[in-house]
Amino acid sequence: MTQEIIIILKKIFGADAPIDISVPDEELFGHYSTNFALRQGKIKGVPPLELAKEYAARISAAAPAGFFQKVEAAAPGFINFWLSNETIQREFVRIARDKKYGAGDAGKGKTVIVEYSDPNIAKKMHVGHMRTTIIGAALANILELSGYRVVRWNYLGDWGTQFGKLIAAYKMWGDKKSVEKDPIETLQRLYVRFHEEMKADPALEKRGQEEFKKLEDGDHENRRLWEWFKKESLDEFKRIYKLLDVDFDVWIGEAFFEREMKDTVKELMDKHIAERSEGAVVVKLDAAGLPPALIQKSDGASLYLTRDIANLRYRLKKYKPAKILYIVGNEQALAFEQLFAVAKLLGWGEGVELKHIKYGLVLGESGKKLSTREGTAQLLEGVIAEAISRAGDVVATKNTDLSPKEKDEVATVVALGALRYNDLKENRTTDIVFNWEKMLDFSGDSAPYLQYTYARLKSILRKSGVRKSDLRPASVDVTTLAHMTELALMRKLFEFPDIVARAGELYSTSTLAVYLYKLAVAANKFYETTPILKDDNVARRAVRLLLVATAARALQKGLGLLGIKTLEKI
RNA sequence: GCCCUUGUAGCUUAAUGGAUAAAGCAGGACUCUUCUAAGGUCUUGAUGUAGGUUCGAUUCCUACCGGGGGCACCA
Repeated sequence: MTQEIIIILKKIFGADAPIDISVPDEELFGHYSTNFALRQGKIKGVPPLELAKEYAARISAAAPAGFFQKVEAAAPGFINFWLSNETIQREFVRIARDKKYGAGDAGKGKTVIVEYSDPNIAKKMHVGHMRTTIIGAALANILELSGYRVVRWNYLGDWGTQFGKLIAAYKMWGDKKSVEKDPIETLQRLYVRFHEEMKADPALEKRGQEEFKKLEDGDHENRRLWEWFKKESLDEFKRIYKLLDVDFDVWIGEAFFEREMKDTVKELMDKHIAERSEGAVVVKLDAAGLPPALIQKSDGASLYLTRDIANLRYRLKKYKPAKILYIVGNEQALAFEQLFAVAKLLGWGEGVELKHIKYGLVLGESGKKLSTREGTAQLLEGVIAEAISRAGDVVATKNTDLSPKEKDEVATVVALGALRYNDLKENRTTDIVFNWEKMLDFSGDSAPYLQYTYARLKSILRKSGVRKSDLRPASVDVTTLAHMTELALMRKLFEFPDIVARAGELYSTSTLAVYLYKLAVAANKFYETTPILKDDNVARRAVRLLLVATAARALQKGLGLLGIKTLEKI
């Protein structure tokens, strides 16, 4: 709808006129509004309010007959638009019919690689991993609906010194049986023990580095252990991803680029981008205002950044992406600045948008960073289990009509939805302090509220006995559109495609989540104020049923983008 | 010290440089013979400090104060 208004205005003020349309919170300021006159007034040196009045009159005269109900100028120089009932009806019919409702074409013909989740092999996933996984999955969905070809990439932490330490620890204290019994738990315990003992015996650190160097040099024993640890870990991760309903197109981790390490370093040396320093190889980034980036250790072993450089080359060549998004915590901001600076020195990926989508950390209840080593991190599996258990308690008191099996399903869907929404509705960059009460709040601005709204709408449709195919837009009759809440809900539905587009542009899940909440509020107000099944005006009842169906569809689609499921009954 | 990030109501958070700063929770008062009360209605209450840019600043810039994270052989 904003596009239609922009087209009308450009016809009047010229194709190049810089016109933005916003949707005011209050209907007092119009259904739509523009600050065009405010800006033009400044350029032309004319009082903006006078200009706004003149423009409003011109728009009223030139707009298609009956499109606007009224166009008004308002201080200090806004032009506010109210749509006519006919226009609202026409647009509502269009949306109700639109099979691609919500879709955009911003990414048409473009590929975007979204890297997210990135767990470390042999370590339990904790609540910190939930942010990257959930945010990444949602952004990938949003960009896909915006027309992009999306490559979902899980860049596993399956290489590096940590594996040297793990192998060293296993050789000293490990045994096959306990690893097979509970792989990650056992491996992680070995890793933690290694760090504990390292405090007393600093020589252990060197031992770990040596084992990694051996691994990197192709030692058979170490290679075998590494492959085994990786397989066991992946099996466990996939179980959690299934629970979270998250999937990936590419599972290539750091180890994949292991063979390219030497060539990568050589290329950087040959091009005089990298140099030797204290026995190691570094890239000096003074020109970019960054500290030097280490790409090879003095023992010749590679580093995280080296693998990321090789990975970038691989991605650019194989996918020719328009963008690569790295959904990684804010704590790694420097590493990405360095990676992008090195890419620039190499002249790679010109015109490709490389973006670190940073997010705030999940802090412990103490307000400090979580640590696997220190054992302060809440494990992801435990959090999910607890959430489902608490949701189960609530379901038992709320809805007694459900069968035990349905109750379990509701508890799972509600719990996972609450965890997701709690994260996605907020600004990405803010740190989150882990808090059970907040995370599992099932009332107010929460996923269960949205899911509940959806279930109520679907319940009406079920009870109406009307089949989906009977909900024909042709039955809409403008003269019946009397109720404020009804019109407000229709206009709210108009925003959905614009919101999806903006969420994609800003990489902002909260833009979408906040919209969905407002949509649900509008739907609930409509529900409370407007009888539908009891309405004996047949035409009006048909319109309202179609509105219920369309609102439900928008909620389901929007929540689906965020990875939140809906149920017919809750 | 430098870099990233953050500071809005008692608490947790919204707000492409716009109009009267928007919600949830908690507190108080109502509301189930209309379709699911996980709902709806009413109500108390806020932009860290000091400057600057602007017709207009929660938003941009500078300084300061406070929180979190990072800064060469970890990822």
